[in-house]
Amino acid sequence: MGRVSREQADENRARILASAARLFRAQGIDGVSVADIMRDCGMTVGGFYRHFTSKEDLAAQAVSAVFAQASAAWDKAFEAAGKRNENAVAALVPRYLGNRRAAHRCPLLAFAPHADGDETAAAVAQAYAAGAGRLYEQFIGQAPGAQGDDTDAMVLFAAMIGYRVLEQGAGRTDWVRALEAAINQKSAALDAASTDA
Amino acid sequence: MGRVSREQADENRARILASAARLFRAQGIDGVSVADIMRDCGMTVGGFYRHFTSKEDLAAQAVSAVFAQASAAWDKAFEAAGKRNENAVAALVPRYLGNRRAAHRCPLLAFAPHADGDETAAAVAQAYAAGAGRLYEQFIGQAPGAQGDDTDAMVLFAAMIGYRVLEQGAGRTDWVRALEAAINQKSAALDAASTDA
DNA sequence: TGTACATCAGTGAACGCGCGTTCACTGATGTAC
DNA sequence: TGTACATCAGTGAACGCGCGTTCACTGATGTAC
Repeated sequence: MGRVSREQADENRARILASAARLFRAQGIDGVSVADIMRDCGMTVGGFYRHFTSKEDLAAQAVSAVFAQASAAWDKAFEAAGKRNENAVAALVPRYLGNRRAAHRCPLLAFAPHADGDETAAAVAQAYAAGAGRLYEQFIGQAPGAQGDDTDAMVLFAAMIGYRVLEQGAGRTDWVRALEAAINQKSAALDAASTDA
Repeated sequence: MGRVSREQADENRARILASAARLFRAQGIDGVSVADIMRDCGMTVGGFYRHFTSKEDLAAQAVSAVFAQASAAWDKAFEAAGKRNENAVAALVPRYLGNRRAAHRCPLLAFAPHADGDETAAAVAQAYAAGAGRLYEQFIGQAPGAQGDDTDAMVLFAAMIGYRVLEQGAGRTDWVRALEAAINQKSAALDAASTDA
């Protein structure tokens, strides 16, 4: 193959990161091997370590990238809701609950197992904490907040995530569907409360 | 070593299952090897397959066992709350949110990653779905249910689980603590609503 | 601008490791007479 | 009840596999003069 231009190398690095972000998001960090990622880029494993010091190094960067994507998507959804004079939170919740494509899996779910403390994945854990905090602030920042009380929105935020865990593990059975409806109903009620004020 | 009495063999099988349930709960199914479990029982790997056809077989039974433990613990907590004239749900929620011991990790969290559909772990997925449904019914069965509306309790159920995912991934930072307080507050409000009726 | 040489991105095979699983073996248990 | 033999729970080593990582090698790129 021979050496490749610096420009090309930088582009290849970006492609590896993009492939990793996509595959990790859909299948989890432990569900994708370094060889899988390189194959996805049309390359072979050997070159990987010219760009990243380890799989964990790549994982930490990929986690940050996916959180950034999710944050951007939320901002876009909030903005669109604003233009339609809808409450931002009430618009996001049903969208979030109904999103079942693995490629768009929420990073809060996809990376939670790997960010669990006892392993040595300190960089991944840090990226997770930062990304999760960012999403939380975005969400609460859009809450109607009648007299500074965001309790309803906070509970909804946690409920959204819990719902997806249950749906992922138990499938879309009757009670899971009922749960989805209940959370959607609460988010709509939040909207009503804010327009009352 | 030589052969062991049928009684002893049955007891050994139970010990393997108990060790697996304990270790899987704390560290996840993928975080514990068959050798780990057998070592935990003071035995060697070879004998494992006299009792279980595969690790997945054991995992499915262990998942059921842990869900059964959790269900029993919830029932006990509900009963105790009843004796103190407390609302059952309002009593359980703070306990659930505050429980940070890995050995008592909620099976809804511990096994959700492994129950994810696309793998071949059909038996584990089935055990998860059954156990999760049971916990849900128990929880909602204790809801105050003003005029048959369990929406608040349903949202709280999902929020509890979402909270633990976030705490596990992001650690107990400021906003995570605030989230815990918000969910506890809502569960107390549920109590108040029920005593009003 | 042209030439000689060092650099280093990517290749493809190999290494070491831990895993789930298998297997020949042992000898106490259970059974048939 | 006692004896002969088949059964099979548990041992400990081995197997095959996929993984993360390393390494000698190639040859186009970048650099020094």
